[in-house]
Amino acid sequence: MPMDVIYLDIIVDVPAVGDRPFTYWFPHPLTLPRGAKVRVPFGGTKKDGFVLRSAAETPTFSTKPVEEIYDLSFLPPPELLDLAEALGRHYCASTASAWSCLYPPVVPRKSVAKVLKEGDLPSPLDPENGGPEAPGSWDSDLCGTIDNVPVQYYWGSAPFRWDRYLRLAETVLLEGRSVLFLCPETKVLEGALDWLNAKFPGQVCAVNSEITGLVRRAGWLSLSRGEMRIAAGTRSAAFAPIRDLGLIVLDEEPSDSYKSLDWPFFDARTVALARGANRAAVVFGSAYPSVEALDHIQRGRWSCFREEGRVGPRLTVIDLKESRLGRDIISPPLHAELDAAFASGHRAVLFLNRRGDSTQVSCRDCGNVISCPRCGVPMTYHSKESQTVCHTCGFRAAAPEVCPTCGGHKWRFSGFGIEKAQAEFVRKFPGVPVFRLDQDVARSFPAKNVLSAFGETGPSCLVATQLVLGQSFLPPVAVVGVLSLDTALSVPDFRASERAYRLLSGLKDLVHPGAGSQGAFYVQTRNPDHHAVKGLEEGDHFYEVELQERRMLGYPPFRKLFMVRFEGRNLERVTLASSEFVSKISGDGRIRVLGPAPAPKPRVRGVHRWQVALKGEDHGEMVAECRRVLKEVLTSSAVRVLVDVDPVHTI
DNA sequence: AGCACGCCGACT
DNA sequence: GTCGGCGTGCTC
Repeated sequence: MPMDVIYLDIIVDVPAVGDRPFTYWFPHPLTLPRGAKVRVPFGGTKKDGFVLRSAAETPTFSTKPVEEIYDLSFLPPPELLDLAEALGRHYCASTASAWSCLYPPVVPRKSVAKVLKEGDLPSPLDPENGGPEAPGSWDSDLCGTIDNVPVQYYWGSAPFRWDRYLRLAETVLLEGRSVLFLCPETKVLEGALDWLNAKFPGQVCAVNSEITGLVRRAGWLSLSRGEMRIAAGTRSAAFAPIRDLGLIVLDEEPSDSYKSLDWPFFDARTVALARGANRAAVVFGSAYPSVEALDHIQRGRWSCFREEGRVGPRLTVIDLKESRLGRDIISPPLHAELDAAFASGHRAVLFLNRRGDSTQVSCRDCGNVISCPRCGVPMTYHSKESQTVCHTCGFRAAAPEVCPTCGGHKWRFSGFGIEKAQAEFVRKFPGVPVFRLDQDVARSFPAKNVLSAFGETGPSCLVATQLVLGQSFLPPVAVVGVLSLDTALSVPDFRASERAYRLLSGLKDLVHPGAGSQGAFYVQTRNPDHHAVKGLEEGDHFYEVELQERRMLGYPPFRKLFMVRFEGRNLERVTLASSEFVSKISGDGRIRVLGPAPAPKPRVRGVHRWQVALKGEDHGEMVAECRRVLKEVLTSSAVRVLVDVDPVHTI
């Protein structure tokens, strides 16, 4: 150990240790700033860590050295460190995992020796030079803060929204402040960059996980110095270190992509609101707001600017329960509509939200359903390759000839997927060209190519899954038919209805027959009275019914929802931990407990998953209660716990 | 999370 | 007698 040594308290991103700091020595009279990302030896391996502070006193135990330092030009400004710390508490996560969200994915690092030799260690941070924004102030109850952020909501089509966004941005830029645009996915971001670059050429910095290395570094630095004033990116850009942030625009507000898929499950909408509490205006927008957003609007907390609706296509709902109509995949009325459309030279889209041929393959003798050996979920049959495919984990296997349980060899193919729908179309409309767009096709041909082929063909049909939404090259279409809505409605998730409504509305908006014709939208379903269907005609009817149901069942926005997942290889330990957790949650009846129950995917690659849902009124109380009980329950590292606060992906 | 340490079953 | 299973506990 060298003579000149200081000690640093460092937090590591290791689930089991939480926020407990570890002390390391650092060979220099200068110090590393709070939030600096380092690499340290930790229990036989090396781990990433973050400097919390310099140690209060010389440790009495033996210490190890800080080994490497990540490029300090990516050091987040103090107010972002504060923000992430508050978000970490809000999400029941460690500060280290929260701070790791502030750094871009690939940051170069150097050994401490090399950094010292090159002398590019900054002097201790001058408070004057502390960072871009004013120091943050986020109290421990982040909910209290973000619920009071005055959001402006733009409810309408993309051209309507972007017209307003760009005008707002212009005003903010004139005040010498910066603007952040957030989009749910890279594909949508590309469209947004087109709008932005047309209006502000050369002034827009794209922050995207695909942009790495020197380009990323240059953009990052120019945003934090205030040289670049406009940033646009996806979820991870919510933490971009922008100087003098004056406006955050988050487009397509209801998109699930804003919620992080993994620990600590941050939601870019929450991050945007929290940053907005610190002087930046927050603007959300979409064509069909989320139920939560609508609640804010109705209560007058958010102001709403709504576009005049255009006249939509003629709507026909086909009740598949009427056996007269339900036997075929394409019902007689839809068949007639398609005939008429093709005869008058138009195109059609048939939508089905399911890949493959049949949902299930089962033995006619013993009823054994072919299920995934890894996940236990029924597998889907794909006729082209004669394979069964697990749509949960992607496992593929040749379709069995002989039943592994009883030796039978007769199979029942039940349910139908998009390939079967395509086959029926070909049978019913010989001579009408048909194209298919789903993940299986998109693997070999870009969606753009499929759509341009569709557009270059005269009267023709596109059989498509969800992939057809948000495509910018879809040619004019006179008829859109939803072959079945029922899988969308039977998903075991409290947001299933909302997603179905948004899906239907998006599909309805695909109908653009061109001059003179109104176009037609068909929905085939066994649930014709469902509010996701009725809402298509009666406007706000969907939100009314949905809010009423959410209130009765105690779901957001009326109650906070936490999903606590217990994972481990030993099933007994997993179930034991989860039931122990349930028995110890108290909250004096203010916290309702559901479960424990097997998670929707009860077993993934040998790891068993059980879950407990918590519904409560006070976010802070729920976090505290989770923390307290988990500390008591988690005695062994054989069970891992993930707390998903405000869950979005429950499947 | 990793990794080491420690205590019970079938094998060169 | 050992090799190796995984349950338990610790990491500055």
